[in-house]
Amino acid sequence: MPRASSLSQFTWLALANPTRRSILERLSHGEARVTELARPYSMSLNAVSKHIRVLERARLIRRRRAGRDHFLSFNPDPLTSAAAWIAAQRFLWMSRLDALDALLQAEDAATPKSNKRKDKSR
Amino acid sequence: MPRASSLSQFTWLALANPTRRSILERLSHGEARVTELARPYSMSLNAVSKHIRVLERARLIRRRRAGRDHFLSFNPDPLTSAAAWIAAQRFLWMSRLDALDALLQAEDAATPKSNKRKDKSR
DNA sequence: ACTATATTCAACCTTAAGGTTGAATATGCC
DNA sequence: GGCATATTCAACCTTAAGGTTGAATATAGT
Repeated sequence: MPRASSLSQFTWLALANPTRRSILERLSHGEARVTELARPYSMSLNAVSKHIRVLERARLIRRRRAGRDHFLSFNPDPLTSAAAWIAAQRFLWMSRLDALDALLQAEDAATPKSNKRKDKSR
Repeated sequence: MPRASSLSQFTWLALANPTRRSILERLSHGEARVTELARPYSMSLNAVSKHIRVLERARLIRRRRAGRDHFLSFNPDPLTSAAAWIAAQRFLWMSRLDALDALLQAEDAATPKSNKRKDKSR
């Protein structure tokens, strides 16, 4: 039973929710307090506080306490592995297509002359 | 109430599950039938069938019917917008850091002269 | 000390996610 | 036709996700 990219599990989970992605978008412009973050949404402050905890667990945001205010800031590091995963899958798919292409080209090259040598140019 | 990247909603949801990511990894090497896909996992065939439907809804995989066999193939297109979102957030964060850096540098340049004029360059 | 503000904690509710099992459907093979 | 194989459909169960409300905690301001 294979397990995929186990460490960044929390990252994908955190990114699955539109509100949380929206929060990250906000924070990518600079840090903000919890109340500030919550203001644009129609949900309760507590709900946003929960979203923040999920993002924190995924280490996508960091918290700096200054008195009663908690300042949240964006940490893009975990996004790196997510982006890498995506890039890898796209690469694998493309290279598989290229291999197929090369195979077909080789067969095309082999048939016209009825000359059955292998294609050495690639 | 802002809504983030609403169209690719299904993409993020589909990617949130490790089994589904694992299925995508398998399919990035080439197409496979449902039973083949399900074999490595300890869960039931039906469970995998459900995961496949989720991936299909996100248009991350395509289905080609050949008799009783259904061949699934990877479609990397939706990954593009996900990757773009990640890239955008990282870019915004970096450029914000750069702006901050420039600001500090400007202040450094202003102070040594003990010249207390207001910073008009912002 | 008192009151207002910022944030979390705890208990609860509703719904959807992920899984199971058993039956239905469609195709392939003899 | 009859039987095996490939896949989905439908009904159900369990748990976690996302939300609410009300109280607790901590700090700020006067």
